[in-house]
Amino acid sequence: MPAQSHDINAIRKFNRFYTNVIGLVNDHILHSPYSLAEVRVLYEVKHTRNCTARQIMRAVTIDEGYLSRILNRFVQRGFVKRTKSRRDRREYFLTLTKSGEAKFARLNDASSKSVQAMVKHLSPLELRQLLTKMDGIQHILSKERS
Amino acid sequence: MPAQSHDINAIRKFNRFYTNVIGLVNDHILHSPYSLAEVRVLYEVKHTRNCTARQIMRAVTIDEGYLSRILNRFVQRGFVKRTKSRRDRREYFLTLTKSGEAKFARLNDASSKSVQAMVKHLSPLELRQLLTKMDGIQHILSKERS
DNA sequence: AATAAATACTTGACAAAGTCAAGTATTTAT
DNA sequence: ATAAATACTTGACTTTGTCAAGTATTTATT
Repeated sequence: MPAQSHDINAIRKFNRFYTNVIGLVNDHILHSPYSLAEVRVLYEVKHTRNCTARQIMRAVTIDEGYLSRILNRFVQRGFVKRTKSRRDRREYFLTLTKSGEAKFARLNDASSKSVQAMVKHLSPLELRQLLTKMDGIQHILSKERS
Repeated sequence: MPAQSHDINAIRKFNRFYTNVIGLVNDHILHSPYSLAEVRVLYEVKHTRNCTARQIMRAVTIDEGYLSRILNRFVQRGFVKRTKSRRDRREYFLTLTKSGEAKFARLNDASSKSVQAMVKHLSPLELRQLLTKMDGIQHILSKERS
């Protein structure tokens, strides 16, 4: 169903708008000692069961070698622990150490604060509407492959 | 009005989701010989009246020196023309040359195609709903400073 | 079982992207 | 007239990201 160019333009306008929103929200990370990629990796390690480098690559689009080095740094700094898989000894399971958890928690709080700031002026109704619309967009765009 | 943490989490989830959407849509640019920053600069030169480097910096968050070099490259490749302002001889007005316009048009078409692909499977109703929700989000988040 | 192909990850060499601070020219404020 | 601010440039640098080759191990093929 080919959308009219004016619809496409509206979507592109939203994309530009939301790119800026995300930029503002991510600003605290840019001013932190970690890159966006690093934070996303930490997030995946935290939230993925039996996390391996492969799994992270599936979730985040990132170069294999680059990821390897990011993980090395995290291991060196003591945030992430690698344990060789028994089933397949090419791969490692990745977990957060205690201090990795703490580091993640701090980054996470900062991110939440940042999002909090973005909606703090909204009325309860507006907030509810915002959430509904976000949910709707995810719903519509998720069944992309039909 | 402090939002509940579960609302904040829902927004963050949407942010992650839409970061990926934007990533997919921008993929063609990543595989083009231009960087995202360069394309945004070209966009600003195209759409800003009496465009100067300063104006671009206002629209796009970008380092002054980096921008200067991007503009230099565009001038060298003949996409952008600098004309010294009479009113203030420190600044230059930036315009697209004929070939800059052509280059921009091609990048622009590719971006549209990319967005087109993202919604091509949607029914007319879904598309209409998507646009309404996008518009609503912009509306809600735009009156941020109240 | 032996060989080939595929997979998970690492490493070296490099290129691109982005940052920082100092410098030039010009304009505006004191 | 002098100082401060503004617009832009440049050099030196760091970070970020990419590419391709390499190692170890597992899976598929004959």
